[in-house]
Parts: sequence; structure tokens; C-alpha cells
Amino acid sequence: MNAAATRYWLMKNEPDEYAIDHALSAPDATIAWDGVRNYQARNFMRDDMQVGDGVLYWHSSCAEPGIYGIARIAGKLRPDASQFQPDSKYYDPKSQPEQPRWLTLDVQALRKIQPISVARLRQYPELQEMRVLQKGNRLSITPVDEAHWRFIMDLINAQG
DNA sequence: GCCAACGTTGGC
DNA sequence: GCCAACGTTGGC
Repeated sequence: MNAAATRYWLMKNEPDEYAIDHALSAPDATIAWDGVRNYQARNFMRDDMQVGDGVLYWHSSCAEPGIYGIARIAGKLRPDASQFQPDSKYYDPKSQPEQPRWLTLDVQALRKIQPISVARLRQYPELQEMRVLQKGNRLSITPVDEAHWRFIMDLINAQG
């Protein structure tokens, strides 16, 4: 896959940590997307994400997992400070400050939507190739095909 | 709360 | 550098 061409992403977050409401109420509706501790997800942030890329804001580990909002990549790739904080749940004792292992960047929430549950997404044949819907998928950041993005935007527009 | 699927770790 | 054991994710 040519990940460099990806302009759309899906980013999972537990609503307990960074719900879409929390993001929207932050200054500039922008939050640092920290706590990523998976190399594939980190590499997407480091190598492929560009400012302005579209983001489907996913809530996971909750009663109704699915898409809860729309956001955009707002930039500022930098070391994730929580990896050096021993009291953080994201502390990584093996990461060295001179060579940080984990990164964070800013994500700006644009709008909250009427949630689209994973169960509903599965009903559309057009979306069955979406990575987030594949069996065993655990990656918290996945690229989204433009066709899938457009289909979902149409769903959102149709429901007003 | 269960558990399948997956990533990481570490002994060899 | 293999691979079994372990820990985590996250939908169900």
C-alpha cells in the first residue's frame, strides 16, 4: 500500500480518555494524541500523516464502539512526554530521552456527529474492506481509503 | 467479563 | 533468530 498517499485516517480512543466532547472543548479543539505504544501506529504518525489529513474519530472500549466525530491532523510531531513520566500509565522505562521511542502530534476536532456504530458500518458492503472492520484488527491508527471516507461523509450528510 | 487475535519479550 | 509464553486490545 502506498501509505504516503493516504489523506484519511481512523484514530481510536477510549472515551474515558479523549472523548470527542473533550477534544472539542479543548483550546482550538486541539489535543495531543499521546499514549500510542504500537510501532505501526507510531510510524503512521511519523512517516505518513500530514497536516490537514482527515480523521475519523473513533470511540472504543465503550457500549457502542464506532465513529463519533470528524477531526483533522493539526501537526507538531514531537516526543510523547508521557513515556518519560514514571507515574504515567504510558511510561516506558526503555525509552531514552536522547532517542525517544514514542511520538505524539496534534489532532483538531472539527465536529461531533451522530455516532455511526461498528455494527452499522458492517452492514454496508461498500465498507467491508475497511481495516477497522477486519477480524483481529487492533491497530489504533489505520489509513482510510478515499472511497470509504467519501461513503462515510455521505452517510453523515444524509443523517444531518 | 470473555477470549480471539495479535504484538512483544526473552530464554535458548 | 526462533518461538513459546505472556500481556494487551477491544468487540462481543
